[in-house]
Amino acid sequence: MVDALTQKPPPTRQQIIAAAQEAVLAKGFSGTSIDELIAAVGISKSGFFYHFRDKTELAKALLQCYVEEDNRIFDSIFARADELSEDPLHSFLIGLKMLAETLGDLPNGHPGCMVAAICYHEQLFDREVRDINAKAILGWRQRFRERLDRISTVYPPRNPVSLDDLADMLSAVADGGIVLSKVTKDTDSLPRQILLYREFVRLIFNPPPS
Amino acid sequence: MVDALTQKPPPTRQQIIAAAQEAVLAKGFSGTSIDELIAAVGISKSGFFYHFRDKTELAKALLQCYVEEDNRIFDSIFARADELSEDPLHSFLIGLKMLAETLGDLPNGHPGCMVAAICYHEQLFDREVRDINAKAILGWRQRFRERLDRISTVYPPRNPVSLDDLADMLSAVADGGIVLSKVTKDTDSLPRQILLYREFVRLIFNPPPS
DNA sequence: TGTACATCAGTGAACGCGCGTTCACTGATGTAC
DNA sequence: TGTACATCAGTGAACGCGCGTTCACTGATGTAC
Repeated sequence: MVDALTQKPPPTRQQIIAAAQEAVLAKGFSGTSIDELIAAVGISKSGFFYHFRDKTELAKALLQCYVEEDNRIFDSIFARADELSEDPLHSFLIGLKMLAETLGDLPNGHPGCMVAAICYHEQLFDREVRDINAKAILGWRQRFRERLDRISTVYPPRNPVSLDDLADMLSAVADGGIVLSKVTKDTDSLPRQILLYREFVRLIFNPPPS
Repeated sequence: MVDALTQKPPPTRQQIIAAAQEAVLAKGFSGTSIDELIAAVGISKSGFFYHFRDKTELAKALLQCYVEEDNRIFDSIFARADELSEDPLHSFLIGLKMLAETLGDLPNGHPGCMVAAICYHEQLFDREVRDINAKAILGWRQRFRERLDRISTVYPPRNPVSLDDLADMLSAVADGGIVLSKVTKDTDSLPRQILLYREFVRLIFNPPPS
C-alpha cells in the first residue's frame, strides 16, 4: 500500500506474510485460506506454493517474522532507554514507559500476539513450530531477567520475588493486555496495563522513603 | 468419561460442548470439524444439527458455558475467602491465593481461555458473540473492582492507580499466564503469575511499616 | 384405560462448494565459456 | 560478443477429499381427552 508509491514494493513473500499475519490474528489459522491471501497479494495459487512448501510452512514463517520484529522493537526501545539513564532501574522504567507509548501509538491498536494465536492452535503444528514459540517466550524472559538482575544488585527487592517470574510477567501482561484491548475495543488499555506493570516494578525495587 | 461409571451420563449437548471446548482450545475454531466432535460423542452429523442450528451457534454456546463456569469458580472461591476474613484486603489476598492453588491443581494445566481463543477468531463471528466476550471481561472488571473499592476505603492506596485497570490486570495476568504455561509447558507458571499479581495488590494497599 | 397427537432426540443419504496440493510448463534474468 | 544452460518467480488447469448444511424420515416418550 504505502510502498506502491515508492520505488520498490516489498518482495512477494513478505507481502504474503503481511497479509497472512493480519488474517490469522483476526480469523485463526485454519480460518485463513490460501485463496484469500493470493487474492490480497495478486498472485496465483501456484505462486504461493513457490514461496511455501505447504501451509504450515507459512505458519512457521509468520511466527518467525513476528518474533524477530518484536525483538527488534524491544532492542531499539531499551537501547534508547539505556542512553537516557545509566541507572538500571530508571532505564528499565523509561523503557517500559516508551514501550507503553509505542503500543498506544498503534493506530488501530495492537493487531494481536502471534505467539498467543499459534499457542491456541498448537495441536495443528509440529514440534518445530512449538519450539519457536517456546524459544520466543524464554528469550523475552532472559532479556528482561538480565535487566532485573542488574536492578536488584543496586536496589535489593523489597520482598522476595522470583525475578524470572517478574520478567515473565511482562510477557503475560502484554499478552493479556492485547486480549483485553481487542475484546473491549479500548486500544488504550494495553498501554495502561504495561504502565501498571511498570508501577509494580517500581514498588518492588524503590527503596522505602527514608 | 467419569460419568460413564455413575448413573446418568451428561446430556448429549453438554458432551458436544465439552468435546468442542477441548478441541477448539487446541486447534482453533475452524480447525475443529463437526465430524471429529460427533465421532468423540458418538452421534450422527444430523444429531449435531439437532442441538445447534449451525457451527457458529456452537461457538456461542461454548463461550457462554465457559464464562458461566468461570464465574461459578470465582463466586465460590471468593465467597469462601470472605468467610475466612472480614477485612477486604485480607479476604482478597486469601482469594487470590486460593485461585492460584485451584489453577495449580489442574492436572494438565489450564486448557486455555475461551475468551482469548474466540478473541483471536473475532472476525469469524457476529456482534452477538463478540458482545458476550466483552461482557465477560467487563464482568470480571466489575467483580474485582468492587473488592478493590472496599479495600481502598480501609487502606488508601500507596500510589494513585486506576482501580479499573488494577481489576483488569487480574484478567490480563491470567490470560497471559495461561499462554505462558501452555507455551513453556510449565503448568506452574500460571499460578505463580497470579501470586505475583497478589504481591502487587499487597504492596499497593499495605500500609507502610510504621 | 385407550386412542390421537405432539414433542424430543435423534438417523441416513445426499449435496455442492472450497480447500490444500500437484504437475507440467513459461518467460525473464543471471552466469560460464 | 554470442551462445548454452541454469535459476528465479511465477502461471493454469486439474484433482479429490472434507467440510458445513439440508431434508425427509423415525422410534421413543409425554400429554389431552
